[in-house]
Amino acid sequence: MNFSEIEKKWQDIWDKEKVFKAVDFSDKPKFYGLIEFPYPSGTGLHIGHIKAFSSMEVISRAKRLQGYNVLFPIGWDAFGLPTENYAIKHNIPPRIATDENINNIKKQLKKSGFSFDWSREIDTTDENYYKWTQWIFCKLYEKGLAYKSKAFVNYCPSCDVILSNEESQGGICDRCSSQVVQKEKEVWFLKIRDYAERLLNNLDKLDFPERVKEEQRHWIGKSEGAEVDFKISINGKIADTLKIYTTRCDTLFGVTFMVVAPEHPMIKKYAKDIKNLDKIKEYQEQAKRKSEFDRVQLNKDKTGVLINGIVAINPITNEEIPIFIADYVMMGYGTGAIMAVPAHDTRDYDFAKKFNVAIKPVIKGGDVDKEAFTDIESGEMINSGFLNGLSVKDAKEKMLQFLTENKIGNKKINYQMKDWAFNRQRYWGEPFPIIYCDKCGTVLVPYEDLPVKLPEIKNFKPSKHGESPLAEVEEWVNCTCPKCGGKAKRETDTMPQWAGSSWYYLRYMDPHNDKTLADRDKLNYWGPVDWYNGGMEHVTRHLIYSRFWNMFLYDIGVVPFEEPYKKRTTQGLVLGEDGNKMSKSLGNVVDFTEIIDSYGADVMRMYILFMADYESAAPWSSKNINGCKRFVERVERMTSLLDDYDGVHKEHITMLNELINKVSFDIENLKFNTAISALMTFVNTVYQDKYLSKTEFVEFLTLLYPFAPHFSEEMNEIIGNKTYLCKSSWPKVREDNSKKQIKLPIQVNGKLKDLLVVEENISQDEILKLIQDNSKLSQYLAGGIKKVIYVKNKIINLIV
RNA sequence: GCCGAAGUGGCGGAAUGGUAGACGCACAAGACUCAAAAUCUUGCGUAGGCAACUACAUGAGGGUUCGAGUCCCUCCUUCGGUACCA
Repeated sequence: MNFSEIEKKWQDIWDKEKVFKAVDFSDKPKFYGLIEFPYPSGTGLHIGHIKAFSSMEVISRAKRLQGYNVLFPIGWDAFGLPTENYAIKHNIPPRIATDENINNIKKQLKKSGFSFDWSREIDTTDENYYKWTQWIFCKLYEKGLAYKSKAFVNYCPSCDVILSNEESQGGICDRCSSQVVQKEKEVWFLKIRDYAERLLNNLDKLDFPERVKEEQRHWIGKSEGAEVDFKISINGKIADTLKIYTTRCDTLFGVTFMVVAPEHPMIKKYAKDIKNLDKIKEYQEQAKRKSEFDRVQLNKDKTGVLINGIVAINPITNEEIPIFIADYVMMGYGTGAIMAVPAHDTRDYDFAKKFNVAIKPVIKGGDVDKEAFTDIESGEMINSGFLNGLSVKDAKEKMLQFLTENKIGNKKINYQMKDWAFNRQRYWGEPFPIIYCDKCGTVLVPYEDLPVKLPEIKNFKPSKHGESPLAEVEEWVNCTCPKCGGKAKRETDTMPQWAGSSWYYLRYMDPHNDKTLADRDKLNYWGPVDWYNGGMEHVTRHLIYSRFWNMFLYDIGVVPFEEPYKKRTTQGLVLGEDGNKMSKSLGNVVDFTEIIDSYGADVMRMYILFMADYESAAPWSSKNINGCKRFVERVERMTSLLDDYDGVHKEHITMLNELINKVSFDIENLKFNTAISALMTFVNTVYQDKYLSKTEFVEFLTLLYPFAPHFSEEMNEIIGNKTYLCKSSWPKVREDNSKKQIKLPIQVNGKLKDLLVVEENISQDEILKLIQDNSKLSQYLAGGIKKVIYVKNKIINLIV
């Protein structure tokens, strides 16, 4: 069989018959399966994409035969740095590069035989698409969820671009791996923090794997504690209050010093009262130069400077305590100031040891000469006035009550999740629908003027100082204010990579609408996404961002469901043949187009799913793929075993039923590897039996169809069927009256002794009689039976 | 450090607490062939035995159970994620 020929043939037939077209408002039950749409990068897709898309591909193919109206769409996440970097490298305008890359990838996907509904293809860089991305931004701005603020941002000197926290994890630029530094800049933020609690709480309702939920919970990082006001005193006079955040208000009696972040505003405010200002300023400069990465790396060695001239007063004990400035306290979390309890916090302990500050234990149990005692489960309060004798838990409660009653502090919940830094100083992104007018200030572009089109320009390379190249396009930047008609300028930054992908699953439900981002009735029919499969790497960024946007659109009445994705699964990586992550530098990258050329798309798809459990990482093997190739060829030769029997051979009913159940269940549970192995077992058995009816063969082919669709269709045609498999229906199990023989394991004292072939559902007495009559087994009964454990059709265990 | 996942033949990997190693790869033998490839058949955890069989085996050590790869406890290793988060 010529694979490339028949694969092309069936792809054309499916195309012509429009079998993958999702029908709006059909009476059939709907199924919306989603995969993460790819970046149209210059190198095309890699084998990991094929695996990532194959789960929903198989499920969609099966669901269609099972009577569902399936929406399985595809599109392009085309804005952003990868595309732009490619364009710069090859000196092609990003628009043209994007179109070329999309065409290339489209070919790859079609050649692989994916059953996407191409009529719903979307492109985030299409102005009819980003019009609505801008529209959503306008809504966010109107509701006060988008704001511009001066902030320290992660800046990559090499890319000359400001990065989000997620793109600069570990202080390393996501794109070019160079060191990120801190830079102050006016940037756009989205108030995702306002949604933290809902994003967290809704997780309980969602069908996501536990590890995905855990990662999201961790990322949101909720912590419950208290804010406490400490007075600060200058020259013996109370000057101000210094607010701190703590989760350990039970240890207030143990506070022996305070620490503020280097960027803390109190330094500027009381500069004239600080006697060692030079030293402090020097330290601040030092801290600014350090990237966040350095600050983390140097965690073993605490640095800091005592602030001379200002002291704090412990609100509980009224003791005067010193204040330090140190970079182990971050301005971005809590209030940027902490109360330090060296006896019960390892960081404070290290600092106190180095700077010779008093360490005062307030919980019984540890030895503070050696280390901080941080166990909060055991131990009771000491040296703590009215808390003495209480457990940590009770002390926390009582202190919180005391703080509230005396107006010294209050309960406070903090989140580690920061507001979303929502812009880039790059060309290839959605322009902001924002205009700056000297008279009117920041003005939204009116809705009827959307989209704000990205101008075609020659110099799209990033300009210096982290500005967008758009800033140099005067005829675009200069505009009139929509409010007063006066001269005004456009925002020249563009939206980040994650903008377009935060709502694309909505557009698929109504991709060509020019009145609204998607018709509400259609959203109601198709939404939410029933099953979303993607990579672990998108669990904390894309997945949370899009949950946030969906929640917002739900709140303003645009979308009829609060959560976008009912169910989420993830695929494991395809590793290189050497067991390492595929990378160009290791030279272990598998080119799947070569695989298609030598094995065909069907064998490639099947092997990717057969090689391991779908959700775990597994190495590619150029040897093992032959197993799938041989399997397909074995199926092809099965035609010689076909007989003229009409229907299903009685003695094949059980086998076929088991196969139908197994394959159906396994597909639904992402157990593709065992589904394929069951299909192989079936074939092996038929080769033993040496006969098979046509009905049986067609049902087998139908079960094989989701994995090897072209081949199955071809075989079905070869044996004379006129109906295409893509239009047929999933096999159903038949009533099975045969008396089944099973092999029952016989254990004596928990050790397997023999297997007896017995009829299904045999009683315990009958089986004991069989053992009695069995010359080999009866010897074990000589000493009498103490106990019998019989699990019907599973096992019998005799205790003698 | 913390959170999560995992550790099973020569290899990729199967096993709702109930026959450990399904299925596949590799390997070996036989059939077919002048021969090779392909294909078909058979074998294939380790040790002992001609064999029937026996013993031992799922990272290590304990425990629960009639029965543990699976559940519990204590470790070790690997891989992901995350972190001076107060």
